[in-house]
Amino acid sequence: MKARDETKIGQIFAATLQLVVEMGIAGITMRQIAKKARLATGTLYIYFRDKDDLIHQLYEDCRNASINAYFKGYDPDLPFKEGFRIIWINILHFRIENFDAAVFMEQSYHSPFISESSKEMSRDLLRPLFKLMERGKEAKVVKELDTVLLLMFMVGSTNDVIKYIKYHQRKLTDDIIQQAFTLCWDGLKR
Amino acid sequence: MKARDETKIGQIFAATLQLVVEMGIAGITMRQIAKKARLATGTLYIYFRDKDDLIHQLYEDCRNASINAYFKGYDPDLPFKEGFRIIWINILHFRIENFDAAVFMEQSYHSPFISESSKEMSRDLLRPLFKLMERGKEAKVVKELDTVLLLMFMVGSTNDVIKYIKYHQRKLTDDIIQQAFTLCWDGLKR
DNA sequence: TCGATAAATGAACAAAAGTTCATTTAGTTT
DNA sequence: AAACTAAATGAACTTTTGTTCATTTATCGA
Repeated sequence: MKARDETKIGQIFAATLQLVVEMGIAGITMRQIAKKARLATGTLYIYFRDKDDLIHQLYEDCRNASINAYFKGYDPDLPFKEGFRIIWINILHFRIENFDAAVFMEQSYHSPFISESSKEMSRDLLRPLFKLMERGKEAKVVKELDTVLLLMFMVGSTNDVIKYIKYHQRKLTDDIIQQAFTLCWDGLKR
Repeated sequence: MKARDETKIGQIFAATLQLVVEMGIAGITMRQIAKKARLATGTLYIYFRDKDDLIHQLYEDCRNASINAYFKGYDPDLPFKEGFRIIWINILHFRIENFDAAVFMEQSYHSPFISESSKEMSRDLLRPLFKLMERGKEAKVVKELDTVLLLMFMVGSTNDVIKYIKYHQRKLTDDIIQQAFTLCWDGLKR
């Protein structure tokens, strides 16, 4: 018998993400996804129960991929600032290289597709970052403010760079990374 | 003859914004908008050519309202930091009090509704902020980096506070405003 | 090589959403 | 107060989109 082609899921995901960046989550249809993935519309229903299921699985996929990427190369034994820099740059790189996924996840947050529980899970996955920031506070190198506020500021500052690069046609040079990191760091540090 | 009730446009806009926050721009239908605004669906077509027109006009309305609010009480003769603080807090307040509008504008950016030219116009409306930041650089109080990057960082830092407040059920106290402003200011200052 | 089985297809069907329009309602004018 | 006109209505119509299914195609095991 014929085996299922598991690479197709990747094709479908990639096509969907591209469409979301082009049209927003409002504009995507099953037909368009199929067309962009070079498949028949019916084929989508072999791999996904329905549109809802497709979007959901894509969301989970994006979330997991990003969390994995964030902590790559991080060693809790490094001095705080070094560890912090590694993670900050990981986040930045991942979200620029997976810009489509980043836009999709942002759009998903306010959408009928993603449930409250999925959002809850996303928050849970910020927990390792939470610990990192607490460490910075204990070591007296980071301001004594609410950890969540500090985290929002940290993650948000990568957002700003991404918008800067993508919407103003700038190149992501080491210089810019360094500059943007300094903006964030000087804000957080005591 | 019967006069057009111009307050209805406000009703329709408010209903649409509420729906966007609840369902995302993906989930809104003309029927739902009408229902939430306590109107018949047909009435929407008296005030707007079609759905596209409705979304467009709402976008313009939100954009204009925000730009107006940003510079309220700003006086170019004030010392830079004072002027900067006024505008930063204006942005923050406006976007929290008009959270629906802020979500809508963010979602609109990647959507089939908003054209390239509308986005271009939005960028133009950042121009006054651009001048402000250049002033800060000339006065040697702000870091010598690309003005657009600095602006993204400034506006983005209000974003972070908004997410903090709205998604983590915090109250917007003067304390938090002060803390968040310091995060941003310490990042930017030389 | 052949038969079996599931993937793949896309036209057809069903459901949902956008839009229209004949009719009713409510101000305005004379 | 009556005539007039445009707003308001919501059921009906049209278009778009999600989903199914009979048919074809490709792969695997015997």
